[in-house]
Amino acid sequence: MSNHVLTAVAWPYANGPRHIGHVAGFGVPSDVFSRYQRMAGNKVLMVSGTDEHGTPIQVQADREGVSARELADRYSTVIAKDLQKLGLSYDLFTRTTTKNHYAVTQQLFLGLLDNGYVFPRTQLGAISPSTGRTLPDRYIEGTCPICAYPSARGDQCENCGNQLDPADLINPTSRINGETPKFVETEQYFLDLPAFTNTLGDWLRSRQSWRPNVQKFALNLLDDLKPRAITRDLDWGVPVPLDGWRDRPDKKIYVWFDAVIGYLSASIEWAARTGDPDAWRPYWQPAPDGSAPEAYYFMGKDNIVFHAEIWPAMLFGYSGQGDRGGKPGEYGELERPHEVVSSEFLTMEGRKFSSSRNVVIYVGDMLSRYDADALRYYLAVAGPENQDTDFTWSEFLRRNNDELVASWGNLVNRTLSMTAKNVGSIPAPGALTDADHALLGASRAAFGTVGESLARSRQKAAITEVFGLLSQANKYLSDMAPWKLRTEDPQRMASVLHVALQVVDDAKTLLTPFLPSSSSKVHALLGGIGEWAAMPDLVEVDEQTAVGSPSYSVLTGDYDTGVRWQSTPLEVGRPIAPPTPIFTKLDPSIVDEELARLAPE
RNA sequence: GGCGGGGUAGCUCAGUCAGGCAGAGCAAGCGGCUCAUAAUCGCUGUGUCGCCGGUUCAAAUCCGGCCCUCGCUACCA
Repeated sequence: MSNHVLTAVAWPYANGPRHIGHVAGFGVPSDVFSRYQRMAGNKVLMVSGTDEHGTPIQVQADREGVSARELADRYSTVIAKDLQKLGLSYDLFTRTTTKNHYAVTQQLFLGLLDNGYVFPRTQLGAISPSTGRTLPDRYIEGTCPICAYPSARGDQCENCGNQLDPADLINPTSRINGETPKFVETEQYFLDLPAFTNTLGDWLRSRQSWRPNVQKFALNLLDDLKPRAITRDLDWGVPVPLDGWRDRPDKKIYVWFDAVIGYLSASIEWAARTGDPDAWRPYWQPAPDGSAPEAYYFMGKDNIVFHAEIWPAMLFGYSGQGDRGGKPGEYGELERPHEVVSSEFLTMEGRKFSSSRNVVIYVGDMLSRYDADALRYYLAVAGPENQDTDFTWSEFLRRNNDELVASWGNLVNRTLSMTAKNVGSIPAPGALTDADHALLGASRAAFGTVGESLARSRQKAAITEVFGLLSQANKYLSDMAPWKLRTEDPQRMASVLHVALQVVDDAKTLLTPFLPSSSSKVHALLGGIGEWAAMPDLVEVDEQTAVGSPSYSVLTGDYDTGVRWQSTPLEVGRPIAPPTPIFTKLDPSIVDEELARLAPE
């Protein structure tokens, strides 16, 4: 049985390079999940892209003296290359600045408008007098009217913790350029979230398998839903598709609204590129037989509100299923998230990541010095799956040297070295002992238990279990001591090596979702033919879908190499050459070197 | 203020949903092995399970209260 699984990965914001905290939240977990689902025989569509609109990109572009477009072009490429190096198997990693994305965003806007879930309203907003652009609350600073703290932010005073209205600040100034913001009446469109309180409540309460913190958080928000603006006074964004608004340089769709629509627009773009424009539908709509696709959304915890609350509300509204009813828009009814998999946060040597304070390690920098699988292993085994966790270089060193290299790399190396030296090919086993059966049985059983953990997004438990199997295999080799059998009982040595090689091969399969590159290396060392774990390609696509840009780069690939989540019996007689190490052992001096790159405390 | 996460061995953390002799890895010590990137295997644990109280034959786990800590608090992407 083959199900359709949509892996919807949070869209990295293109105002700079991404750090390892970002990929710990959305990147590695979504890729581990997708690779496992493909191996389990499901049809997977994994989509994302760079999120490129909004004030922060405009502000950063102004600071660098370039256009928003140029800034977005630059960082979109940087981010895509980083994610490629990390081996994330996106079926399509695109951008929000494509003609297709604009069209899909506008279609969602109009569908919600037709069903009565979007309406105009005049509000008091802060505007930069010199540019006429919206000045978001957090870019406004002034004296707190409650506690007189002089550097209160427009949305909240960090001294007394009270939530503020920027219009109440004493002596408000723009943090961008120091000017005094102007508070003006301005008309915006709003999403009528309160009209979804009932629909969302019924839906959220019926979710069975969500992580409890996500479900609880989303349910708590229901008590106080307010209409939320979906347009802004800004010239950088998706045009509002209404007469009188379409061409206005000072009104655009608000970035959060278009960003979440990216999951749908990227699916549609992917389908168009496959040559079957309707290929996205099985991932978003029930099949004729009624079986529904499952959509899994991966993100950091700061994004729960958008994925568990607002995006589902938009999908309900577009499908005509809020308090006001309505009918589905031209795309038809769209499926809501099946699972919202939210990660906690990674900290850096005990501190919050901060690009401006140089408490950061960028993905690109990390991967220029260390293997992708070393980082993937660390994030899988010690990442913020259930709680905030701290990245330290000494822990990275230890995990790499004592676990990845010592347990797994060494098991591969010792087994293959002995085989190459003493046999030269995969030996035929003789009669198997209880110990042989016990290890082979544990290895086969792992496909069930590890697979179950992966299906439930319990990735730390999954990889820990595989390493438990590796430990059993190392113990088996010590107990059997095949090196002693070489002269006294060569047939028994052959059996032991055969069993060990089979377990190495199984472990390679079990580790493929986590460590695709090194599993491919092990596959080759064992004499395997063909591609094992496919990697993403960065390809230039032509301009017909891009806005204002001759061409752009996307990540894509064909990942179904036919590899399945199961133990495959080794082919006796296949030649085995002396192995080369699959991982690099790191020198302890890297800890001090890396710490020296960080800002001092 | 509101909401949520966390507080378990020297360190990093499982275990808490479905109560049943407190666990893993690392570090430290001793021993074995020498195939392997000095890798590996075995043995060694006197832990107020944050604090106080309650329920129970039995509480790290359930209930009430408190302390510490981190995060979120939605016109931030």
